[in-house]
Amino acid sequence: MVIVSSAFISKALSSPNLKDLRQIHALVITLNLEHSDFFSGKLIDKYSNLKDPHSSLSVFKRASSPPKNVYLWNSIIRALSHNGLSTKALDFYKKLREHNVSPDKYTFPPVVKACAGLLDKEMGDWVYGEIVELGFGSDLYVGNAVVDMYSRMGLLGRAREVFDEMPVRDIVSWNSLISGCSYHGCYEEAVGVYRELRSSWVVPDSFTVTSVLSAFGNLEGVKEGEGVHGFVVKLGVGSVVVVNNGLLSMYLKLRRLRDARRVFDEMVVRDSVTYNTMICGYFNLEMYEESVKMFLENFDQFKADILTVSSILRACGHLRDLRLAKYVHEYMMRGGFVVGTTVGNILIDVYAKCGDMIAARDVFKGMECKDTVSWNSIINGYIQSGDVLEAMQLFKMMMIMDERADHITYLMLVSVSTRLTDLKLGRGLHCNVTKSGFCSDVSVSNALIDMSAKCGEEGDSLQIFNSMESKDTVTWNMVISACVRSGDFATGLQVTTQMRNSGVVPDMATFLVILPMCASLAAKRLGKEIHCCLLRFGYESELRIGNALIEMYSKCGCLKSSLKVFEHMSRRDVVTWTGMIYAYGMYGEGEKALAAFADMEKNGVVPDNVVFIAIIYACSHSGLVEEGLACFEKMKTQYMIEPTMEHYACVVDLLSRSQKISKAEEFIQTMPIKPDASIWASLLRACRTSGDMEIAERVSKKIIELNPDDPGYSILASNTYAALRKWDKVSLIRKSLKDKQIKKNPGFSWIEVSNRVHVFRAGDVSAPQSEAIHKSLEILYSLMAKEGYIPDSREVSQNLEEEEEKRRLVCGHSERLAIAFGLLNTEPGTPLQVMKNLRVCGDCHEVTKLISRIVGREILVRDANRFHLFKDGTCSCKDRW
DNA sequence: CTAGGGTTAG
Repeated sequence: MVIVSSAFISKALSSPNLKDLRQIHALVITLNLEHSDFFSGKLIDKYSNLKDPHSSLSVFKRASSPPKNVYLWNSIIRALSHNGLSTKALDFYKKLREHNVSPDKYTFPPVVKACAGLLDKEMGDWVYGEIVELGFGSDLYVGNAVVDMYSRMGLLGRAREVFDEMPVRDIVSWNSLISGCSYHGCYEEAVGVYRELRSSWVVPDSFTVTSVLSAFGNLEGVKEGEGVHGFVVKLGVGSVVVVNNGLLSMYLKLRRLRDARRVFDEMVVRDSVTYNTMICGYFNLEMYEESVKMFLENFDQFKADILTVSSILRACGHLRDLRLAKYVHEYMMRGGFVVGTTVGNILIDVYAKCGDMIAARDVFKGMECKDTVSWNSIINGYIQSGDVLEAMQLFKMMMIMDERADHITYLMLVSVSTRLTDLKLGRGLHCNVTKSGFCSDVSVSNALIDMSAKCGEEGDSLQIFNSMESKDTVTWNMVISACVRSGDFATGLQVTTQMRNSGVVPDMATFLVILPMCASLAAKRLGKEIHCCLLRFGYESELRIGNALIEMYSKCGCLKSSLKVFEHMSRRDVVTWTGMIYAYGMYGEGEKALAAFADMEKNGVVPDNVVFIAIIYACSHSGLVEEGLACFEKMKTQYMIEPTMEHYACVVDLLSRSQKISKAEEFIQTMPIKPDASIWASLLRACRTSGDMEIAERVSKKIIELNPDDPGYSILASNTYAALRKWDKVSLIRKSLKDKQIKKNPGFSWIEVSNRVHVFRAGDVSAPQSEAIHKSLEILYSLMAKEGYIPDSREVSQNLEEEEEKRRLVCGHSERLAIAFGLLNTEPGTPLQVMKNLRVCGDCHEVTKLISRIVGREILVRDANRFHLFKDGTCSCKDRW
């Protein structure tokens, strides 16, 4: 009876489904066969194959206990390991050892696999030690399992060692090694092992091919991938789905769309990986329409999973296709798709991108497990849709709910405070960042540097910069830009030098920060060096770099270099032309500026409001009144550009400079917007030059009434009253400036002599070679006096008792010191180039003209407004400045 | 009686 039943059960066990298996199991129990190691072992195996490891476990527990038969132990360990219960499998291995059962060579592969599944390196090493100790180290199957384990753990060297020590290897050994390399991104190594394999006696199989294809997909230069495609056919694995999926993936990664499409079309059997590979592949190539099309044409052919859905939804985000997003969302819900955290986060982002914040909020509310990304996505959604208040509200909620903010949260919020120039908010965030330890994140610190700078707190920027342990290119760019923004060029230069010495690789932004700094400083030498640097880094053909170079060279006094850069540019936009036109303007080359403007129009470049400022400015500095006015008209009527305050100021300047004072005044009266201090100041300067003190006084009164923020305008008015000797008014203005705690921008000049910049302040006696400078100036004054020069003290603003004292102050204007220093320290005849942060005063202008004749030198002076080239007693500005 | 390896994704 028992013998008949055993035979029957043995046969019945050959191919059962789960229902049949349970019946057989019941039969085994009723026949009292459950203590038979043979039947128990069979049942454990069968349950395991049907992915029911818990039933396997209960069979094991009811079997003879403690089991002595290693076969039973092997079965249960295998059942657990194969079904992903790695920890349990390892526990059973330990129990086996405790019961003093001797493992055999069949015990180890599942145990090793369990270690691999847990990526537990220590346990892996321990098990491998046991294997070697018990003498199973040379077994092929055990060895393969170990190679695979180390491969999966990314310990590729260790895997290779074990591989090399194996006395026998087969294709599985090779495949384990190759797939390990591929999986861990060591594509060259994967291909290397593949080549070794090809030159051995072992024949590759479909597993080999699939593993190595994924490596070829990531190696653009290597053409062997194509060979593999042919080889696939030769091996006879051309119809294996997984192999074709590998080919598809490779071709898509290499952007070989036609090949991918051909493989796809010729596939007889496809699986969901096939469709996902196509959908994700198109998505990664930013071919969102194709990705979506692939899904819509085949969504009934396979079961969409998280990969499908995340690609398609993100494609909807890029395409701003709200309808499709909602459709896919619905399709997911209908199909019983569980919206987990990741997919929920994608949905929030997609709805936000498509502008449906209500839908985004609904998804957010409905999510059971929110993570930081969920909060970031919804906050970012509100920021992008312009609802900063709601975004901040959510951030507060996040803090209250003790939800962890990450570096991206802070990055987003800091950029909001930057955009709003909200220093209070920014500083609050800075505190949070410091408290939560994110100040070690470079990008967050960079954002804080930028925020402080744009809120006008250069000091904060520098402090953050100095406290940073690691800095990247953006950090340096930001801090230099902070210095430039606040006018602290000295620190800007220092940081630039540090950056160049630090070995950080500059990017385009670096040059776009440093070049304007060189322009402001007229640091010709540094500018040229930077030009060389950017050639070395290959940025010379960039449009914005070209534009910056034009500006840098023109402001450094090298108009010719500007022109050279301009001529070499392959593409030119409005900014390029504006740069050239402005450059010509600064040098008093109004005709050339007009020609450039016409050229620009001929080249089909549409002018914007800025280029009109440049051209009117150019006309203004060359006395081309009619032409300038014509440009102004053209802007309004032909190009329909509404003039701004700056345009009106330019026109007033244009008229005033040419002494058409009444016309200028008339023009101001017809302005459709209320003229500000800059407009009146232009007129006032003209009155001062022409000596029209009646209008000057009237205009000064207007300026004072406007109470301008810029102290320069008030000082101009004050100087007018000083010239009229109305000292009460002067002291009144001075007092109001003092009350507002505004200090006059101190004037200074600088000159570059033998590669060093020397700075001079008005009346500065501590300057280098001060005595020699004063002595040589005295000599020059006496020579000038012989030519009939009388110092003009109108520019002096203080009510000083002694006329002599006034003269001393005039003599002390910083540009004269710089010029004298230049004369003393260069060979006779060398041209001088002096920079000044304010405008040159009338008396200094006169003096410089005379000096240029007396010493026979060209003196180029760049003031806040333009260039003056002094030569043989005349100036290129033709006294219009 | 029993064992080992592959493709999509960030």
